[in-house]
Amino acid sequence: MIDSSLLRKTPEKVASSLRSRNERYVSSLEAAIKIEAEHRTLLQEVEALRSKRNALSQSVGKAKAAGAAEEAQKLLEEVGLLKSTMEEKEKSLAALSSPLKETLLSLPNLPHESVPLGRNEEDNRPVRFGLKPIPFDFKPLDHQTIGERLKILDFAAAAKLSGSRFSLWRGPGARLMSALVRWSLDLHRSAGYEEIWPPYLVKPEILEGTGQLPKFKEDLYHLENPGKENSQAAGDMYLIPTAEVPLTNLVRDEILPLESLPIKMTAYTPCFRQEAGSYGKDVRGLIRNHQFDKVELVWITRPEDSLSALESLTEDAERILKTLEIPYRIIELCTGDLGFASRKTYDLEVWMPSEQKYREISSCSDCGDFQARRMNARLRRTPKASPEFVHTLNGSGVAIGRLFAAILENFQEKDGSVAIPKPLVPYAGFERIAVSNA
RNA sequence: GGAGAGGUGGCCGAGCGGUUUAAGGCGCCGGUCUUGAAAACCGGUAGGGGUUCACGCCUCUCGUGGGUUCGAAUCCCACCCUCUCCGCCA
Repeated sequence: MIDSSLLRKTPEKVASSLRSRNERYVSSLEAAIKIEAEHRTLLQEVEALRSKRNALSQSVGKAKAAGAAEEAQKLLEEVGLLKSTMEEKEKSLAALSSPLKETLLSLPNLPHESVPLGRNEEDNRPVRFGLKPIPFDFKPLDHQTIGERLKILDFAAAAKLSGSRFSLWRGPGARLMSALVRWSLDLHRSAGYEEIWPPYLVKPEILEGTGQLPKFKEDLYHLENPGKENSQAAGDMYLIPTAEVPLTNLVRDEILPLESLPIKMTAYTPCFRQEAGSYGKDVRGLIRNHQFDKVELVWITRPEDSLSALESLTEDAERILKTLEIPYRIIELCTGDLGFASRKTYDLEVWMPSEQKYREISSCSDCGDFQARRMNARLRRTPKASPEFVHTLNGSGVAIGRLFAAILENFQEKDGSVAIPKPLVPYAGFERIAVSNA
């Protein structure tokens, strides 16, 4: 959520910042500014009335205690006159507060000033390259073909169980998956991350905290609580689309002492996404599934530290690819391609030999105080200081299914086998997947 | 899922319709005293929002949301959570 005082103080600045993402946000911004002003005026009127009512009511009590029945009666009549205007004003105030909240929640984060301007992904620019792609002396196959030939990937079985855009691993494939997860977590743990094993179903307000709700509901798997007929019952749950959601929300409603920061957390979770609006895109293989596996990195920092933390977090994600010796590059997203909650993002892209192009495998974002404001996550610098919002960051470290695909493609050999990268061998328990041992 | 008990400030705990816009204690912060510390004593100690150059003032928050009332921590309704026992279960 954007700081609503910015809407009042520097509306032009907010407008131009939002415009750098997309023109269409400007009208929501104008609506927000208008509603906020009306809301504030009304709030002042209501509070003045409440103040008067409270004072009179208190006098009623005092008069009664003093035995001045006549006086009390007079005060009662006086305060009674306030009632109808108050109810009316309070009603209008209440009618404004939910549209105000909705509008504020629907505005994306403001890009950081260092983010390059651009309209869409075509304007993203590489910031650095890791290992360069090594040319093959044969025509490299795609990961789906390799995996199915080795009988370690079984998309037909996944489709039988769950339909399209699901995956199933068998034998050494399944073992390699769990090895990737365990190895990644260990690597991050040695970089100072606390490992977390969180729930995969969360309450609606948790998704509002990180920014998936209310705007991106159609991308989430939603479980309505069937047992509760009463509409007041908040039994609905959502499957997490990323571990960013439970990890970041761990500091929800907390006031953290300064010395507890930065908090660095990592978790493996499956991720669930409806992928609404991506029909026809990446339909084959592991690239875009409804359920996929990911190791996530989350930082909670002091406001002044988040930009350098983003560099650090990105390096932590990068270490996965570097250590496995997989070709990759890092790009910085332009303003027009930034995610909703992010103010600055680096994407890690791995080289996919079969496509002769780079594919996103991690996205590392500094969300500034945007999520903290929604979650009410704060820090206190000194015992007497007032709380301030923390900054939150998240990044994949990395997407495990895509990493699996990248390993198959980059380490495939002419005979159809795949060599397991050295660091993974102790975790996987084998050095190579070939047709014979598959 | 069933039965019972309970949710009050950082923590413990009183309050059960009006000098309580939450007593008392602990903790924490500051001060007096002390060579220093402890003890004792004095004072201060929540968050959000509005307003103000500022001091401050106003308002909301006693699990959450509604309701009754001039006035609700206190009464009514619904829900959530925690604990104990039973059932089921990895």
